[in-house]
Amino acid sequence: MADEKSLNFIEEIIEADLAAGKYKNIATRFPPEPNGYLHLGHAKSICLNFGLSQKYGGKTNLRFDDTNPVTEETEYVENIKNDVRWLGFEWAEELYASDYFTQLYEFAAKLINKGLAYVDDSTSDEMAQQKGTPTVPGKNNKYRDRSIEENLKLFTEMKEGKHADGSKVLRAKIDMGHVNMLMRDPVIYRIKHAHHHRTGDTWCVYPMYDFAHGQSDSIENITHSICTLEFVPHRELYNWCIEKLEIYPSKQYEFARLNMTYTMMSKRKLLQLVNEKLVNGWDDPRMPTLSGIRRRGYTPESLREFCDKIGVAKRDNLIDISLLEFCVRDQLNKSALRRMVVFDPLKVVITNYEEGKSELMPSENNTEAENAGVRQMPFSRELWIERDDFNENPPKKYFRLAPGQMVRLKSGFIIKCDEAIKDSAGNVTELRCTYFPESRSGHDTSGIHVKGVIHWVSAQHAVPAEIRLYERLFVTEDMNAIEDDFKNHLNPNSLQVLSKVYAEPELLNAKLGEHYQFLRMGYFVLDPDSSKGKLMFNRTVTLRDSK
RNA sequence: UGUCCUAUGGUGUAAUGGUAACACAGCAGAUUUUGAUUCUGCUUUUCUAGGUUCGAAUCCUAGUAGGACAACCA
Repeated sequence: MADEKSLNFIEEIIEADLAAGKYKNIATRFPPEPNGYLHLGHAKSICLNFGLSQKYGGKTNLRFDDTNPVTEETEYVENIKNDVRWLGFEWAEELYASDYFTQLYEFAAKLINKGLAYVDDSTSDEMAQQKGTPTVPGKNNKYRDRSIEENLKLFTEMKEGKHADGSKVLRAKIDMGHVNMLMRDPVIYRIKHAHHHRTGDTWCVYPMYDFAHGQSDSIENITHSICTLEFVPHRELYNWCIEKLEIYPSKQYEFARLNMTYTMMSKRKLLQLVNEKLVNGWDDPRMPTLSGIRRRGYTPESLREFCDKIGVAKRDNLIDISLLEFCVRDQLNKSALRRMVVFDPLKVVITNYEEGKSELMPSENNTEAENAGVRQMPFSRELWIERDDFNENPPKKYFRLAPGQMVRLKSGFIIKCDEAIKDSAGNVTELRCTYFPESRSGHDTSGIHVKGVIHWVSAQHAVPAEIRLYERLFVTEDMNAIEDDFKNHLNPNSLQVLSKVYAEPELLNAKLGEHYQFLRMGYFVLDPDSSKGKLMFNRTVTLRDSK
């Protein structure tokens, strides 16, 4: 029963809280801003927040942090919900910071009434000027001394649309000399005459993050509000607001966000890739977005396993992308259906096999999974094999086909290469081989032992398909460390399209969402753009290659 | 020349004052009708200097290094 796995620092806090009787149940939230698509970094946060409430009993809300109407859209909301569900989690309540706009407005008025907020007419430049620097304290300005009555009047006018964007803001009155820059009278409300994706034109003043997030947590009685390290300095302000507003004391905890080698996780830059058409949309299989990675063929199980393996801590990290690949291979190895597809075809003619004859060879769908069964592969005199599986001048440890050398056709027969036919340019165009009838797979009485086993497809039964081979989007290991334009680091070979490969006919029945291992080539999924007449497969990940 | 956070193999994460471990990666070898999988073995670790202690990765002090903070973004 005892879980031997050690706890991460947040679990330790929760267990201590629970042991102290501080809470009966915990409540967390996943708070995306609907201004982009979810990526792997969000997956870490989702698994953490939802995982915690599952483990300790409690709930997790999905709350959209939609306080900035100019960047946020409903399209993003729908995709975010879809991604969270795909990852395997269901939220207790679907909520929006905008649900609380009225309450937040009243909170602001309460602060004014307590003499803890004021309307400032300064321009943003002036405010920046007055704010000082991390080593130089800021200065009070004349607006700071406005009376409560005047502040109330002006704030009401702001709400009523009597003032232009940028002409006034509401600021918390804290301490312009505070060591924490965020405590130097932070802006808590600004004027934006903008259409909001949910509240429409009801509001023209919108709360800032620091005056919405903690309050939303509090309204929802969130016990553990978990965010990333860059919010550490915000915690002081988070607590200040809760204290002065005298509302439910949610607590904020910070963990280090996920960074991965050869991957860029910035939403802003991902948006740029999409807008500048450097990728084919948010769900391009090269993107680290959940929708991209899903289209690539990654499974939610493997992502959850990955998030579990990377752990949760407070130090900056750079996770090797090979760990992600390991997780998906590990899962797909157990579940993916095996199929044979020849990418770079070379014709093989079996000279001692009867012309016009064909027979069905059973082949296992997956030896790693019980009851996966077999499918039938037609075998005939003319086959396609991988051009790479023949070598005219084989090196020492080459186990495949070479003049005079034998190889096993997986689930078929052992063949021997008698002759390589070449065109006038000297390119090998065809192999003449003989087969050993008594070497039939599963009934081999030939006594011949070969080390090499290759995949193949019967030429007359082969089905054409398109294959998309993906590699990492960037060539630079640590994309956070670069100083120049990130576009200089794009991998020019991140997508390679093989427009005509030969697939075994069983693949005519390929279904969306079903995962395949193309023997010796990697894991693949059908692309949603596929049609009956045109099969298209995306490579999820290669097989491990120790050749 | 401020405040805060962090520091354990190549990369991550454990060890909660008592033998530094696990995973990935890498390197060997065995098995294999996928050069996959599986199995076995190996390489490589506590930032530095003091202090507390019988005993320190762990506690204290100082230093060093990395990161965060000066948006009407979140």
